Amino acid sequence: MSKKEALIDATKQLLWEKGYEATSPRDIQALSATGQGSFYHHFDGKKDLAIAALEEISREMLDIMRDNLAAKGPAQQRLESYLCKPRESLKGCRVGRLANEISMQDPQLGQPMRAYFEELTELLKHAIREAQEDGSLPAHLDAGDLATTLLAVVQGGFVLSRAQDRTDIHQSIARSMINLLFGGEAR
Amino acid sequence: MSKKEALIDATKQLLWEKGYEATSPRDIQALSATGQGSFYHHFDGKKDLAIAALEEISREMLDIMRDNLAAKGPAQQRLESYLCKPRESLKGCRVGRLANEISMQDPQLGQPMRAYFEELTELLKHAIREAQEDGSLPAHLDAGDLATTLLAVVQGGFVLSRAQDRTDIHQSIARSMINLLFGGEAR
DNA sequence: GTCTATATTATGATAGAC
DNA sequence: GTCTATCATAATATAGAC
Repeated sequence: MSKKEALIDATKQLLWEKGYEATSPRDIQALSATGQGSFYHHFDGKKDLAIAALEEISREMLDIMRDNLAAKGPAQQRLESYLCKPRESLKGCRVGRLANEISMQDPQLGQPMRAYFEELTELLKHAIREAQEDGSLPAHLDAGDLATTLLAVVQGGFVLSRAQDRTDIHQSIARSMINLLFGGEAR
Repeated sequence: MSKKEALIDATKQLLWEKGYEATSPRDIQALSATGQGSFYHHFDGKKDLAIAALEEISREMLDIMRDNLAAKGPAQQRLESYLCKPRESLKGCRVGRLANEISMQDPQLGQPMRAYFEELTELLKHAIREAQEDGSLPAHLDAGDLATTLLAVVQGGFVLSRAQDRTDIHQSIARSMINLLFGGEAR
């Protein structure tokens, strides 16, 4: 692995663990066994490297999500599996975790994050429409609103997991949402 | 206003605007027109001051939430008003915004945050139970799970608002959840 | 209680050798 | 491309005068 890749990998890891502000160039160099030279040879600085790392993170996550949400099989099942997907709740979402530090502050850094959530919204919206077409979801629900809501409920799950130091939050949420969407008893 | 109060007020503001990591003692001193002396006379350091500020923030927010969620009137209306409450979406939740920086890293700092979300969950749970008793919500829904879900959807709304730089997220979510909970057409 | 001056360490980046 | 040495600035905290 080249030093450049090592730098990006270390940054991906540290952005997840500590966030953007709390990650210093020195942290990254230490974790990647790299000197100052490599850092500033390959990247303009911390922000530039963070952008490269965030773009890779976003791509990796979207690949996983596409595999699930745009797969074959019943749309209801894909949506349920999105809600029930195993998550490292206490570590936070690799992308959403950075929303408060990054997005507004710097448009360049924010771009990969906006792109990630936009595409994920579209994936969810399509699955929701399919579920509405095959009758597993009521047709009167607005697919865009619901896609945003599913995204939000998972992102909020990460926030609450960390805020309360609990590992059962995403499970509660998944149960609740599946119940509301696909009916529990009286539906 | 005493210098001590001025320091806490400035910290409350900066924690909201910039978060914990990005707020320095000097920022706080500048905003509160205060010298080093007052800062370290009244508080042990940045963390100590942040705890005091976060406790006040939590208290203020809970007072507002109690006024709404434990008020008189139909439970359904109170729950809908929780979802539709005007929010400064782009600024983030004053408490939840700090979940990724603070909670796990330091148990002392995390305590006011845990307390906030625990009490808010209880308030929501009670309102949900009332709604189930008066028949406006189905009885088979788990009140605890649903309370967590309502909290999550709002917290996630803040995350998405900032991540995508959009102001319409909370509205989408509120429409969607009210539809799911209290029925749109075919219920 | 409040101020200014100072100390210490970390941050983010540059310079120049190899 | 990679390394070590160095730098300017900011973060966090202390000391001591008033």
